Amino acid sequence: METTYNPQSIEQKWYQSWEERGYFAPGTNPDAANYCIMIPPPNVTGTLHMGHAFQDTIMDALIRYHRMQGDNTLWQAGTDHAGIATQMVVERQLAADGKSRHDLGRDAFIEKVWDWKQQSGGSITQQLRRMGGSLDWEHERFTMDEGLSDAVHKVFIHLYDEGLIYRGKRLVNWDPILHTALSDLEVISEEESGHLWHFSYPLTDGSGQLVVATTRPETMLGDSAVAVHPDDERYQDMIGKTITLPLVGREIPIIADDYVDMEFGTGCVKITPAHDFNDYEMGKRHDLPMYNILTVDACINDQAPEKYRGKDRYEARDMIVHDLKELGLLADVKDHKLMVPRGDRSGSVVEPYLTDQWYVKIAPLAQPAIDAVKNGDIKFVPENWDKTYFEWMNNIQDWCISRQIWWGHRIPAWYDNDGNIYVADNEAEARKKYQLDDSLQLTQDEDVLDTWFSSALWPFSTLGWPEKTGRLQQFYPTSVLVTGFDIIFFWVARMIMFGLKFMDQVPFKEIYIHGLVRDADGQKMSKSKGNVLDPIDIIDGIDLESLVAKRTSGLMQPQMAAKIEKATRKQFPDGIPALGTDALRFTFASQATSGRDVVLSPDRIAGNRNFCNKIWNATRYVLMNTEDQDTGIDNADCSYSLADRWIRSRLQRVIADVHRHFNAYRFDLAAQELYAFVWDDYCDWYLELCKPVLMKDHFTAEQKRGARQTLVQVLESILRLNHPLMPFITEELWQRVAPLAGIENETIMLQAYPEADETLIDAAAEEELEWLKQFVMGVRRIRSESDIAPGKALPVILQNASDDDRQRYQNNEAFIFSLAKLQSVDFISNSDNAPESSTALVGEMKVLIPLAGLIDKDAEMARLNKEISKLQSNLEKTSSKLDNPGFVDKAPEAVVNKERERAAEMASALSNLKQQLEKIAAL
RNA sequence: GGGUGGUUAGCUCAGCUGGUAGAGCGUCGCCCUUACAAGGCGAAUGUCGGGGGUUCGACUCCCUCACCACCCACCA
Repeated sequence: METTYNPQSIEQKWYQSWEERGYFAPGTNPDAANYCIMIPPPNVTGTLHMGHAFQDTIMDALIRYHRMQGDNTLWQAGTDHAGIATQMVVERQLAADGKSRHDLGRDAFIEKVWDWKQQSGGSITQQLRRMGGSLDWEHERFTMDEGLSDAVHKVFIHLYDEGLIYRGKRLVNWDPILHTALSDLEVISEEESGHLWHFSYPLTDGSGQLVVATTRPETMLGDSAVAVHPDDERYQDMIGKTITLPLVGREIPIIADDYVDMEFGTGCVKITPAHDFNDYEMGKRHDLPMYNILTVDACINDQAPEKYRGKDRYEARDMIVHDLKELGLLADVKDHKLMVPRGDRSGSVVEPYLTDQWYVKIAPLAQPAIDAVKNGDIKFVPENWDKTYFEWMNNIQDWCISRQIWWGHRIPAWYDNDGNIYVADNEAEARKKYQLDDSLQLTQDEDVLDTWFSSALWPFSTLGWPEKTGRLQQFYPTSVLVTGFDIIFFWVARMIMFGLKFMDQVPFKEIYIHGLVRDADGQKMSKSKGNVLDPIDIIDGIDLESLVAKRTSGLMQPQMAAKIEKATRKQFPDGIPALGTDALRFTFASQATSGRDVVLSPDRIAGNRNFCNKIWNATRYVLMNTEDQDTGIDNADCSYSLADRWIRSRLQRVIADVHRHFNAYRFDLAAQELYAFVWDDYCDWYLELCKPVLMKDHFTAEQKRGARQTLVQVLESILRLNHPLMPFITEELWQRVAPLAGIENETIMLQAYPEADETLIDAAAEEELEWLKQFVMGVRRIRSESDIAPGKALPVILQNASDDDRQRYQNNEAFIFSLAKLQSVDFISNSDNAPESSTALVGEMKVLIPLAGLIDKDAEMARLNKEISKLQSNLEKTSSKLDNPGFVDKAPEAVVNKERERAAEMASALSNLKQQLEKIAAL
C-alpha cells in the first residue's frame, strides 16, 4: 500500500466496478422494507454545481445507509428538459451565427435542441457518478421521453375534462424578450430607483383637474379611468364626472374604489386595466374597457396615438413625459424606489399583458395538499418549513401553465376555425372523442407546458405511471424528498398536489430541506461574482491559471474579470489541490446541520482529506500487524485486554449514535462522531495501546490474538460505518481488511450496516480506561510543561493508591509504561516521605515524578499555582451553590449529591496540591 | 408591510427535554517516537448580541430591543 492516501488512484475504478456489477439496482426482497428517493432532476444540459454536489451527497448517504441495511433501495435517476433554460442556450448558439429560432422553424429548431441534449446531456450524469452517487442508471428517465410525455398528456386531459384546467384571457406576466408568459414564481421583483411622475388630468367639463401619480407614464395611453377613495372628501363632487385623457383624447370616468389609499400621493390613481394587476382587478369590478397598448416586444402598438406607435416602452415613456410637460400637465417628478419585476431567465422587465393562456385551477388541488402536511402524512425536516409551505398554499393563485416557447410538451389541445377547443392525446383521438367530422379542420395549440408541469409528476411518472408497473407498486409513495427551500413552491407543493390527485397518496413521507452552499466568506456562489467552485475541481484539483480562466470566461459583465482574477489569485495562490470525492462528501455531511446554509472552505475539505489519510494509515498499520498472522478469527482462544474491551464497548455506543443521527437527518453529528471515534479513540488511544501487546514478548499468544482480532474487527466496522459518507476509500480499504476479519464478499456496498451489540458495552472497562487516560495524561502534562524531552523515560512514584488503583495499575502496567514512557514505578504509602516531585492527581492517587535533575522548581510552582487557582474558583462556585438553601431544598437530590461529590473531590485535590506547593516552595 | 432563520473561542459551526460551555480549522510550545509531519504530545482562548423576566439554577424557556440573512406582498 502507498504510504499516503491518493484519492485519484481509487475513486474512478471503484465506481466503474460498482456500476458494471449492477449494485445500484434496487433489491426485490419481498420481506425487506422499500426505500426510495427521487433525484430532483437536474437540467439535462446543465453541469454539476456545489448545490447539486451537496444535495447528492445527502441523498447518496441515505441511499447507501438504507441499502446496507438490506432495504430494497432505489435512487431514481433522471434529468429535466428545463424548457426555457435549455431553449435559451440553443437560441444563444443560433444567435452566434446570426440566426433566430424563427429562421429555422419549429421542427428544425426542436431537432437542434435534441442534438444539443444528445451532445451535452451526459455531462451532468457523468459528474454525478464522480460524486459517487449510486443511482439506478438502468432506469434513468428524462421528462420528455415517451413514457413521461404520456403521463403529461394523461394528466392534462384528465384535469381538463374535470374542469381543473381551463383556457382564458387574463393578465399574465409577459417576458418581452422571450415572448412567453411566466408563472408568478418565475418573476423576481427587486427594488430599483425610479421616479414618481405627477400628471394633471383635466376634467372634461373644464371645471378643473385631477393630479395622478405614476411610476409608469407610458401606460397612461391605456388608461380607462381615474380612481379615488369613496370616502375622500376632496373628490366627492368629482366622482361620476369624466376627464379627457391628455395625448389620447379619450373621455374616461372618475370612479370610487376603496382600494385607493387616500394617504398616498394625491389620492388619485390612474387605472390601466390591461397593464397592471391591481388595475385589472379594479377594471373587472367596474366593468372598464381594457386597452392593450403594447406589442409582444413591449413596444407601443396601434391602439395608441400614431406618434408613439412602434416605440419601445421606455422611449415612449420619455416622449410622453416630454409631451405632457409641453402641455403644462407635468405637475411634479419625484425620486422613487419601486419594485421592478424581472423574468428569472431573461432578466428583462416583465409586463403585465393580456393574453390567452392555460391555467390550472389550483384551489381544489391545494386543499388536500395542505391537509397532508397538517395531518402529518408529510413531514418537513426541519419542521419549521411547514410554515412557509402553508403560507404559500393558503394564498395560492391559479397556475399559468402555457408557455409560448417550442421546447417542451406541446399542449394536447386542438382548435377548429371557430375557436372551439378539443383536448385529447392526439388529433385522431380528439376527433374520436368529440365525434368530429373528418372535414373539420383542426390545428394544434402552439404552446408548450411549463417545465414544472412534468416535474410535478416526477415521483410517479418515473416509476411507470400511468402503467401499473411493479416499480410503481413497490416504491410509491417514496421515502423522502431531499431538496432546497428555493423550489418548495415550484416543485414540492405541485408534486404533493398532483401525487394526491392521481395516486391518492402523498408522493413522499418526508421532505428534507437543506441549506444553500456558500463560499468561504459566506457569499452566495454565482458566476457573476466569480466565486463559484466546481465540485470536480475540488475532487481532481485545478491549477491557478485554469481556475482563473474558468472563472473569468463567459461573464455577463466582462468588466468584472479583472476583479475576479485578483480575488482568485489571492485566495488560491497555488490553485486547489486534488482533495478527492470522499473528503468533499464528508465535509458536506459534517456541515449539513439542520436547515443552515453551508459555508464551504477548501481548508475544511483539506482537513477531511487528512481524515481520509488517517484512516488510510491506520489501515496500513493494522494490515502490517495482522496480514499473515493469527487474528484468531476462527479461534475462540483469544484474551481481550482492557483496551480491547474498551474499544469494542465504545464502538457499540458509536454505532447506536450513528443510527440515531442518520434517522434524524443529522449528518453533521454522525460525521462528527465518526471522526472523533476514528481519530481520538481508535487511532490515538487504541492503536497506541495495542503496540506493547503486539511487540512485547511477555504477552501471550492469546493476548496478541485478542489484540489483532480487535484491531481488524473494529476497523472493519469503522469502514462500514463510514461507507455512506465516504464510499470510495472505505471500499478500497475494506477489500483488504474484510478477509482478515473473516468476511468474504465482493463489495462493502452490499454489506450489512453495523448494528450495536449491547452485550459488548462494558462500563467497567470504560471507567478503567478513563483512569488509565488520566494517569497517562497527567504524566504527559508534567513532561510537556516541565520541558522534559519526549523520549526520556521517567521514574514515577505512586502515593496514596487505593486497592482499586493498585489493581488497575497491575492490570495495565504495560500500557502505562508504554504510553507515559516510564522508567520505573514505585508505590509509597501516604505516611511515607515522598521526595520533592512534580505531581499529577488521578482521583485520590498522587502520581509523583521526582524533581532531581529533571524539573525546574519555578516552573513546577507556576504549574501548581495555575491548577490551584483553577480548582479554587471552581470549588467556590460549587460551594456557593451548596450554601444556597434554595438549591439544596429544591434541586433534585441526584443533582445535589453530584454537586457535593464534586465539591469533595475538588477540596481533596486542592489540599493535595497545596501541600505539594508548600513542599516545593520550601526547597 | 408580513413572515422565517440567525447572533456561542480568531474563523466555520455543534450544544437534545434548563444542572460545571464543545468540535474542526487556525494560533502557541516541544517532537521526524518503528501507521500517518496530510503526523504526535501538550497549551491558550469565550460577561454564549443587549436589556428585562420565570427559576434554587438560563447558552438552553418567556418578553423586548438591536443587527445580519432570506422568503412573501398589488401601494399608484
